[in-house]
Amino acid sequence: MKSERYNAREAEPRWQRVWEQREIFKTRNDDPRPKYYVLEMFPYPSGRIHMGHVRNYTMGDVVARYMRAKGNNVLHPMGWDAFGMPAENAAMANKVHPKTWTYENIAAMKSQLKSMGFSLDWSRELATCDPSYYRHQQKMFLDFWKAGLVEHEKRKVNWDPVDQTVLANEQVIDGRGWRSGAEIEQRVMAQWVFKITRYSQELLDALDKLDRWPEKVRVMQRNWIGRSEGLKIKFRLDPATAPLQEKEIEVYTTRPDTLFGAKFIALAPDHVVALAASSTTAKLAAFSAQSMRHATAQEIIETQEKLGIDTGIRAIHPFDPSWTLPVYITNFVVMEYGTGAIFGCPAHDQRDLDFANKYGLGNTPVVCPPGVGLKSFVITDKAYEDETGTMINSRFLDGMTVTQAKEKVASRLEKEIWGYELRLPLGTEERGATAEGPAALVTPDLKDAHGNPPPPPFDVRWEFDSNSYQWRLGSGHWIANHRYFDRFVIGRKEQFEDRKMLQLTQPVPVGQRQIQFRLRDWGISRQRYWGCPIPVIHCDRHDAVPVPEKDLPVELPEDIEFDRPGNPLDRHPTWKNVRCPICNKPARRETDTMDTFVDSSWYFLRFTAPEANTPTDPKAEKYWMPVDQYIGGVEHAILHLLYSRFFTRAMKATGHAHVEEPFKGLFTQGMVVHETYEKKDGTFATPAEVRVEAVGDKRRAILLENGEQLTIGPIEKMSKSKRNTVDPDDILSTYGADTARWFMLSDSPPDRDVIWTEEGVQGSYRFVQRLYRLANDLAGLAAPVGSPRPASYGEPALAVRKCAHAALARVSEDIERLRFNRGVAQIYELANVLGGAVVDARAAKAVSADLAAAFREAGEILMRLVEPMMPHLAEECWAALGHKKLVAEASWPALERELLVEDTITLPVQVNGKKRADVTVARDAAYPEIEAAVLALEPVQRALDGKQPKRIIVVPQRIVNVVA
RNA sequence: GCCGACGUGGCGGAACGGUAGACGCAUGGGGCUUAAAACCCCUUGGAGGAGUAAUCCUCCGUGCAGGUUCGACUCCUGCCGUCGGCACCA
Repeated sequence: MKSERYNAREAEPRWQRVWEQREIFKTRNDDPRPKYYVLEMFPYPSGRIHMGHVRNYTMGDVVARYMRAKGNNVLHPMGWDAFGMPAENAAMANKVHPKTWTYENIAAMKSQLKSMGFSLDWSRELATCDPSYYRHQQKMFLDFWKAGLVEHEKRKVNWDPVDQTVLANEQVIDGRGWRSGAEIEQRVMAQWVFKITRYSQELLDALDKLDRWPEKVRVMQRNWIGRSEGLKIKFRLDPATAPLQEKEIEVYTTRPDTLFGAKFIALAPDHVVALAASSTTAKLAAFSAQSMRHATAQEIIETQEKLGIDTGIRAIHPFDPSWTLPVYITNFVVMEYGTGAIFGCPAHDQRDLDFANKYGLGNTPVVCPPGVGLKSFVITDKAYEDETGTMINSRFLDGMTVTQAKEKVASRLEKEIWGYELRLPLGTEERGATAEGPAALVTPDLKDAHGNPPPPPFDVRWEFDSNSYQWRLGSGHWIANHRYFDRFVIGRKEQFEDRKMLQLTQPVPVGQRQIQFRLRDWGISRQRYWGCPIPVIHCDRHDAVPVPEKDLPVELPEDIEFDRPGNPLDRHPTWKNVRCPICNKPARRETDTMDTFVDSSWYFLRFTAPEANTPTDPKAEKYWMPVDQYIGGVEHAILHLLYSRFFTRAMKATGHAHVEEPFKGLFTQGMVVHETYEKKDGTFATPAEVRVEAVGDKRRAILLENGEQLTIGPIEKMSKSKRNTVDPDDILSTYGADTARWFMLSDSPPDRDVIWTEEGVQGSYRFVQRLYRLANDLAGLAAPVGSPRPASYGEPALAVRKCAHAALARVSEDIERLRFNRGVAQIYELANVLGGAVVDARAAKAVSADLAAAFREAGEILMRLVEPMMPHLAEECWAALGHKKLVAEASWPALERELLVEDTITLPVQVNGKKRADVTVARDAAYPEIEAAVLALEPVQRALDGKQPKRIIVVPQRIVNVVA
């Protein structure tokens, strides 16, 4: 019997070498077994792994090893999300080339990951910064472009002044850059965008089918896509008050039922009509300018003050030509949502009420909750939203429910025809992007002698100025472009010079039902060096031209300087000078690179065939996709996961994938948190510099170097600023990988935060040692490997087997449901029972053949259960039990379910719902038998206190309840 | 403001509507040891009670107030609190 301690530092690398030599984690694409694809979110190569990685990859590894043991062909790859800002920051700070820095980091982290013993197929390793990866991304960009899923447009963008780059809306958090934390400015720039909004509805609908995703993530995505159903309503403007050529304002509302409660029209500062009005009035211009500057600025959102200015324009109510509403330019309506204009109904919207109160615009309630008088009506009343409210003060809507009124207003306004929609004739688009072209409106004053609108077609002049990105109206006025660049002035053909013409096609109703999404298209242009080059050449004659496929990849130049902020690619002396692929005249290469979220939107597809010379290999992709279990942090619930869902759809549309949804199962794990240690001077000490000791029931933290007593602060996410990080390398060298893995899986449910404590780690380490001793003890008592099964088992042997199989059943289920903390508890129980059995057997001084066989079986089950979680220790113990083969290659034990069924069962007995006793009966005992046994129990008699039981409820296999 | 999750011992947490507190950590006590570490055993929700003792009994306990049920940590309604997400979204 061996009694030395398990030496993880020696054993772990030894087993890792064995696994590597035998290539047991290498996965083939032509394996006949069922496939299982488990993936953890790949890391950014920052230089060192952190505890979050350890937790994430441990969970994935448990699943991978379990699934392998269950007979699946498991794909469990690893790669590097290797483009991004930190490499450039390092380049600027340390004069290292981003490539050098990145690949050095990858090498360091790879060796760290290997020392954790993860069962990864390293032969499929990929790095997104490698041309062999990003060339395929460039190819797909071109394919998407061909398919109309990419556009180049001038856009109002979020500009990060520190990183000197554009950010997507998703990357702006509370008005600040997600990485730099700098306050974001609004700029207009040419941007490459992915048309994710094409899939708004589909991305939303498909969420319902993702039943193995956390509800939380689905809700977050639903909100982000932000679908709302409403009505677009056109308000005519009183010509006496409106600027020249502005005839109408279109608003978007989800509450058309409140139309008779309208008191004003509110415009975004950059709305066309607001701009037209501002162009003539200095006061308005000043207000608009100021509001626009603050469009997303922090202080406005925080102060919430609703400001506005009366334009003097009056809008005519769609149901009453004699009723006019004042038109305000405001700071609380944004151009980016709806039509950039709303009608304000103060009685039923808090914002509108604030605004109306401030400017004295009045207030008429139009929805009345049931049984409540008009006077006591408040806007927060729930009846306002649902069927229980009744319309009042609303003419023909009076008495209807809210729902009925919405429908009534929509159907009436839909029938009211006001003009004609105009469509661009095909082929006249300025940049050839869309087939439909923009729509426009005929002004209502174009009528014939009988008051009817004249028949189509009408011709209208329009003109696009690509420098200012504005539209010139036929009248000579300019309007700024925004999403509503479909407004044009209508005139007679002969009034215009020979210019492109618009054609009148369809009558336009006053009201139009509209489904509105909050989701924006995904701007991917970044003014950075360390990213995937966008494969485009700008030619003066041919505009943006795709780089011919034979010229892919467009590789990043390596001779690059980082002495100034901004885009180094743009400053490179030669790289951007190329010839136009069409006319061969000098042209400019696109110097923007792609958002790194593009890189991570398809790496899981590339893993299925990382050597393919097309982005994906159809056969491999079809075999492996979708990912069966994806595991990562909840911080990617929106960005990465939504982009990936879009990208996979776009890849399907362009023939690179056959699935729409990339991730069948998703699991979001919690963070690793640690308490903080604050010094007297307000700085923090890291856990490695601190000794924590228990004094009675209190704990106190001492700084090792000088004995200073520290304040134990709140438990927070491990971060550099709070210095509460624990380096995985330290844990590894002190305790070993298995201890770290085990601790990560114990205690906390995997979706919640886990508190890293020294005591907890030591507890895990003790268990590692205990298991090792137990295995050696069992090895001394158990029958040899492969010995025959005894004909029958005696009582102690049976008890051992029952316990082992019970643990097997529970741990299997817990791993499948990713409830690792429960699985851990089950393994503890099994180890405890086996430990007790070993002690008993020693005391008895003799081990019968059947017990020896049971020990063998239970020991093997125990180690097989431990292997996914602590693979090195399991191998060591497996070998100690006498095995020559690897436990990692052993299949999952077969469960003998009949062992879990008892002949007699012990039922708890309740009297009036309170537990009073236990009763042991035969498993299939009849009710009367059980009832008699229960009533005979002394504690039951006592609890009944002479009363007759009214009823006895027997729940089979569960419980007995006596009701008195 | 809107949406969502959560609330159980000293702590992390268990508990298909069926014995609340599995398992771990931490306490306290004991054993082994010259001693320490390691290891092993026992103890621990609260209050009260019976017994020489092993042990046993009673009551109260899952954020608060109700409800459904033979029976509620679990389901329903309304509050309170904590955390997370979104946010002038019309």
